[in-house]
Formats: sequence, structure tokens, C-alpha cells
Amino acid sequence: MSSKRPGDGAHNRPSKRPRRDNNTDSDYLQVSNEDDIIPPSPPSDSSHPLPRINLGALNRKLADAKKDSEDHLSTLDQHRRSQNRLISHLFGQQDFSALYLKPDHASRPLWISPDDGHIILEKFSPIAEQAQDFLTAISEPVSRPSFIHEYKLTAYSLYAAVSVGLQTEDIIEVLNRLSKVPVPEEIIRYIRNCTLSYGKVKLVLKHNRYFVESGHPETLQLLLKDSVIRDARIITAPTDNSIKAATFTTSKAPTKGGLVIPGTGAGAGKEGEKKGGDGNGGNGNGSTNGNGKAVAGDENLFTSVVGVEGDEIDEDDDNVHAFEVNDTKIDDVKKRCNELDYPMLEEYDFRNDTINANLDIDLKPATVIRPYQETSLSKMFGNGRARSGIIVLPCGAGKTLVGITAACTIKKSCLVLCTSSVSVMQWKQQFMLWSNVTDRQIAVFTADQKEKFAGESGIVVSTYSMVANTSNRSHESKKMMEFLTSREWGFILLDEVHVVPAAMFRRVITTIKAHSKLGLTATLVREDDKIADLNYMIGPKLYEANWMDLAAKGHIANVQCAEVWCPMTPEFYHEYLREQSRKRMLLYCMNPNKFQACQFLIKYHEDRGDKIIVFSDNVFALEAYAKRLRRLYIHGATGQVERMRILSRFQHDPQVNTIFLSKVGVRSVLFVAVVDWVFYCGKVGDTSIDLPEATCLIQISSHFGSRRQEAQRLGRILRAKRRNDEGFNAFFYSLVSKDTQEMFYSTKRQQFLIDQGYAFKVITKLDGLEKLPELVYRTRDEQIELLQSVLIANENDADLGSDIRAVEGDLAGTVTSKDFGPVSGRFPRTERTTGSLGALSGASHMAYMEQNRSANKTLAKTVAAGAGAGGAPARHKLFAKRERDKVAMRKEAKASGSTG
DNA sequence: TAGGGAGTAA
DNA sequence: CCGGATACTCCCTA
Repeated sequence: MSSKRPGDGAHNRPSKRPRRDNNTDSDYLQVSNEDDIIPPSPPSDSSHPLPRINLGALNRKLADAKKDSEDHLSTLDQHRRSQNRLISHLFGQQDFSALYLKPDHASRPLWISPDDGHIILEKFSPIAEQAQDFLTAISEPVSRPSFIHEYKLTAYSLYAAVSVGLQTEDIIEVLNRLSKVPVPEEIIRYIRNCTLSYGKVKLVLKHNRYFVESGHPETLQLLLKDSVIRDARIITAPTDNSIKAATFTTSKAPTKGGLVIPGTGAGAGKEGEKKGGDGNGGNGNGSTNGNGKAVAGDENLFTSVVGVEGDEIDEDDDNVHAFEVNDTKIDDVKKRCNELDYPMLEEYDFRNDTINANLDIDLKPATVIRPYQETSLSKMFGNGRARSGIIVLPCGAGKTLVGITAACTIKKSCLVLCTSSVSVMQWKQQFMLWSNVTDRQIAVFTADQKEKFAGESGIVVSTYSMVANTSNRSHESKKMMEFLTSREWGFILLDEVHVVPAAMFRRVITTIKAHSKLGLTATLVREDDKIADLNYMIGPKLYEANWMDLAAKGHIANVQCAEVWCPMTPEFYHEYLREQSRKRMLLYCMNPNKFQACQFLIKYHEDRGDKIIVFSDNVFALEAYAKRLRRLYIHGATGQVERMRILSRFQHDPQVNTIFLSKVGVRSVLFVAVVDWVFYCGKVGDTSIDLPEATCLIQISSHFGSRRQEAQRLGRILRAKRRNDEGFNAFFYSLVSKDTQEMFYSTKRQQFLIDQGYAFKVITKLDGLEKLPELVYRTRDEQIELLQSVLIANENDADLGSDIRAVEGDLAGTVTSKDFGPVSGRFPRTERTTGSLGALSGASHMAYMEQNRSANKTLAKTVAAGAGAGGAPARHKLFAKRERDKVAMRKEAKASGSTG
């Protein structure tokens, strides 16, 4: 592995670093000298002077048992491997007693698990922040709560690290310096293995044909041993007699040169870039390049960012070799290469591309991009070419401008894809706003508008569904698609890139031939496991902003998260237990206690002067709540005009401080969601609206589809920020009906926020709720009335047969373990404690499950008995009409919305 | 301009 | 252990 660094052949010693900047750093820096040489594996002799780590009596016993055996490490390996299925097993019964602590371990913030690459960071360490910068560059964050962060080294993360310019030896060196234990041999080997092959293979586009290119012919040979890749290869007749040419095409390797990203300004821009680079690259760059990094502009950028790939190719051979692959099989080839640990770099040497016409656009002179935007772009253009990859930014933080700047840097034809037609218009508008692009150069391709740009090059903005759609094309669209697919694009910009792995959308990557790809997203999270596919489909994650840091620096709100547990009223619970899952949902949404809690919280926060958004997945509940609490509401069926009116009242009318929104209502109304929140004022159509500065968000129900991190979206919503307002807090309440399935869904949802570092409080009692004037559903009669309306609303012929099934199987309505989903390491059943605040101290760690299982069974029995005796309220059998009414109601809502 | 079909989210 | 469920959007056609 080459460790060659321009201008510095040997490893830099930490002595080159500033020594006594401050007290906290100096400890760490002083001790680090010896560790630059990776220490040998500790002897298995128990008399070794270094302290051992003991994680309790059990582990000690385990260690003792193994001590005699020479090969106890491999036994240990097995033991650990068996625990690998658990995500956060490091906190479990893992035995680390075989590891040796460095004498100065206390001043070092990391633990490294030997065989799975998990890294634990002590967030309370004085140098935690630097360590965190480094870790985010080389590993994937798993969980980042207050005191302990968990990261994981993966092939992808190392790929990304190399892509942004970190080098193998630096990674190992810095890791070792930060770690309490010597970096385990396995990990060193892993890092070497992973990074060794990176950057050796490239995917390039020439004359609308794809080539796999490498400076190493043997690497190509190796890849061709794989059947998938072999099958995708297109063999062209050799035109040359030389040995290499008989196998591959050969050409001169591209050269590098200086590049200036527009919008950075002459001197000031570079300054910002350096700062940004240091902040993000953190220790990684700091340790090797030290403060020397602050010396020069472009060259410096190269030394810090040009990775192994550039060096290796230059060293080995001035020529590059390539074979052509079938463009329909690109996806497979990319995937396969990734699996073979030869991920293909996709870099576009746009400045030397003479085949594709240039696009004469630039940022407007007045446009200045922010430091973090610049940092993210420096990751993309670090070596003077455009590397494909993904930039994760809170979208309101100016994702769009990052994309536009990238387009203005590449200056080639550009295709922008968005999820909705509204954002299509937005992108166009933003392009016009920030850059000097003319109306003739930018075209829109949606269902309404099908334009082409004039001239040889230009920008097209479209939606994924427009480009991905295969069937049902109109004539116009077909022609337009031909236009899009027949040409070579310099740059494809993928907005909301997390949608790309979806079965249909992913096809756009292969149907559109683009030299470079940039994905933008606010959250790289998906319900399914397809998010990793982006690594080979688009490229590595080039940059990601950390939520907690942004919050700490005041860019986004500091959010107080709380879960409010509302007990079910006896009547509702009774009914809940006998109903089937779909109806259950409505029952726990409509729980009168939840109603009251909601009312209380609205009152409380309105009195504080907050603007509140209440949020429900369930349209029925949404309407019911909004009507009962006399607030305005918006959901999918609400007409555009009505939406605008409600939103603007919410914004400007001091009388309207609370609105109810359905989830998608939130998204579509506020465009790319409330993500963009306060950062800018958007436009829908021609109606300009200011986005509301909601400071409080109450969620009544978000059950649906809440398989896993449903909170992803919530998380985005929470990133509200009020400008120029330090210490601004936002509030997020999740209302949960106790002892129902909702408890389980809620737990899962929270996990995402917890991993982002948010702490969740559990509230079981809202003080003063009873004293609330005009408290809704205070009497039992009112509650029963509500229950009845719920039941009527719920009746539907579709569910007629389900009751019968329930009798022969489980007890109807029993809360079974199934309802709580698979018991995995991530969501152990003992995770949730019981509902009293005292219990949260940990003294009475009674599992929720255990406690309620028996209780519920008993209840279920009584329900069954009661039903048999005819004690339960009679339910209506068939309400087919109901469905039609609903539809009619929606129509009405729409009609009234659009008419005025 | 409504409604059908296809698609996504999670 | 597997599949199901809803709300919504986009595009195209009568």
C-alpha cells in the first residue's frame, strides 16, 4: 500500500503538531509518540504489566477459563462473532478482558472492538470533538446519545474516507492514537484490505459507452474472472497488435490541474475552504498535515484530498486500460465490483472533456456560499475532477445552492431530478436566482411542461417519475425521453437522493448517461435496507453534517423530546382488546385521554407564545381532533387554495397558533417538507408564503408503516431554527396510548432520534390537566359517545370475516409478543420501563411486556365472556355506504377548498 | 377537470 | 415467519 504523500515521504510525527494549545489537548498529544508504531499483540501471559479491562465477574470468569489456552484469541473471536448479530452488543456480555489498556488510556477517548469494527467514543473526553470529526470521516455513526457514541467501520465508510482524501496509514495512525487499546491487528488488516483496492478501478463514459478503466491491467483481469462482470463486457475487435491492446483499450492517464469552485471568492473563499476542511477532516488531516494545511490553496487541497487512487495510478503506469461494459448491466457491474471490494470510482475530468459541449453558466457575482457548503463541495472537486457521491445536508441549509454551485463548476449539460413537480419549479427558480443561467438554457420536463433547451448544452429539471416511467407515456414524453437518453450528460443532480434506490427510480441511473452524479439529501435513511445501494449506484457519502453539532452551533433548534403516556379509558381499552389491528389503531388514536393531553399541551404552548403543529397520520383522527379542539387542519384532500390560506393565517394571524396537519400534508404544503422550515421562504405556484416558525410539534399518531425509524421524517421536521435567536428550543411531543401496540411503534420511532443524540423524556402525568377549563371528554358519557362515533366510523364490510378468525387463533385483541415485533438486540423487550416516574430511576426495571401480558390476557378473557353474554355494545355489521360517504366528503372538501 | 393506474413512504 | 396496511403524488387519458 502506498503511503506516499506529496512533500512528505515519512510519517509525520505528532511532534509537528502544536503542543500546548490548551491543557486538555496536551495530555493526549504528549502520550501519543510511542503509539505511532503499532504495538505488537500483547502476550497472552497474564503477568503482563498493562492493566486489564474487566467488565465484571462473569467476564473475568470467562477470561480465566480461556487464559490457559494458547489460542484463546480465536475462541474469543468465535464468542464475539456469535454476538455480532446484536447491533449494540458491545454493551452486552462481550468479553474484552483480553485487550490491553495503554497506560495512559484515561486520556484517550476510543474503544475499538477487535473483530467487527465497532468503535465506542467517550463523548465526555476533552478531545471528543476532534475524535468525532475523525470518526465521522472514516466510519458510520450507529448511535450518538449524550455520553457514549457508537461508530462502525465498514467497507463503505472506509471507501468514503479514502474518497475524500484520507490515506490508509493516516487512518490507522490516528485511530491508534485515539484508542485506549492498541488498534487490533484484525482491524488494521481490515482497513488495509478495504482501502488497498479503492480507487484502482474507474467507471468512465466515452462517446455514450461505459468503460471500466484501471491503471492496473491485472486488476481488470481479476474483475473479469467474475462471471457477472464478464457477462456485462462488450468485446470489441482489437485494433492493435500489442499484448495489452489485445485485451484492453489503452490510453493516456488524465492530468490534474488547478480548479476554482465558483462562489468561493478569490482569497476569502480559500480561507473558508481550509477552515471547513479542518473542521470536518478534523484529526485525520490535523495529525498528518497539521496546521501546515493552512498554508496554500489549491495545492494544499490536493495534498489533503487526493487519495490513494491518484498516486497509485501515476506511480504505476501513465497509461490506463479499459474494457467496455454493456450499459444495461452497469448497475450489476457496479454492485459486483463493490462486493469484490473494488468499488468503482466515478470521476469526471470535465475540464478535459472536449467531446461534450460546455455550458456557459456561472454563479452570479453576488452569490457567496457558506463555509459548510464549500466544505462539501471541496470533497467533491478535491482533485480537480468531479467525483460522484452524496452530500447530506439539512436541506434548508442550502442543499440547492450546493447543487447549483456544482453545476456551475462542471459547466456541462446537467439533469436535475426531483421528487415532486413543485420542487422542479423550485430548482429552476433557484437556478435563475443564484446563477446567470438564461431561460433558454434551462428547461422543465414534467407532465405539464415539456421543454427542451436551446443550443448544444443546457439544464433540464424533471421528476423521477417522469424519467423512470416506462409504461403509459404520452407522445410528447416519449420524444422527450429520447432526447434525454440519447445524449451524454456531464452532470446529474439527484435531489432527495434517498428515494433513488426505489425499484422504479433506480432505473434513472442507468437510463441516463451521466459522467458525474451528485446526490443530495437531508437524511440518508430508508425503511428498507436499500440505502447501502447508493454506495455503488451513486457513490460514497462525501459529506454529512452532524445534527448535534449544528444544534450546538445554533444552526438548528435544540429540541426537547418527550413521550406522553396516556392511559386508555376503560371503555376504549375494552373495545381495543376485541378489535382487529386496523380498528385498534383508530381506538388508540382517539383515546379520550390523548385528546385531553393534546388539548393541554396546545393550551400550555399557546400560552407560552409558541406556534404549534399537531400532526397525525390518520386522517380520521386528524379531522376529529381538529374539529373538537376547534383548530384549522390540512390534509391531502385539502385544496391548494385552502392550504395556502390556512398556512398564511398560521403564519400571520395571532389568533391562529395551532394547525393540524397530516403527514403528507406537511410535505407537500411546505414543499420539500418542513425540512426547509425557517431557512427560506418558498413559493407554491405564484403564491408566496413565509414558512411558519413552529416551535412545538405534537404528534398524535404516526402508526402507519411505522416499521422502523419513522422518526426520520419527524427528525427533519424538528430541525426548526429561528434565526438570530440563541438558545432557542423546540419541543416535540409524541402522544402514546398506554398498553397498546402504539407503545411498540413509538419505541422504534424514537430510536432514530436517540441515535441522533436526542434524549427522550417520558411523561406520565401532565400537571394541571384536570384543572384545564373546557377539558374535552371529561365525563364518561362524552367518552362513550366518542367511542361510538369511532366504532361507527370504523365499521366496514371488509373486516367481517376477521372476528371469526380471531376466535380460533389467539384470543381476540390479546397483546402478544407478535404485536411487539421481533425481539432483536436493538429493541430488547426490557427496554421500556413502567409508567411511573419513579420507576424510571431504574430501581424497578419491570419489563412492560411482562407486566401487561398477563393483565391483558385476563382482560381479554373477561371481554370474551362479556361478549358471549351479550354485555358488549352491539356493533353494526355492514356499512358499505360509509366508504362512499367518505369519498363524497373528500370531494366536498376539495371542492370547497378550490372554490374559495 | 376527474378518475384511473402506478408508484412511494415507512 | 411472512405479508399486509394507508395516504398521497404523479402522469396520462377521456
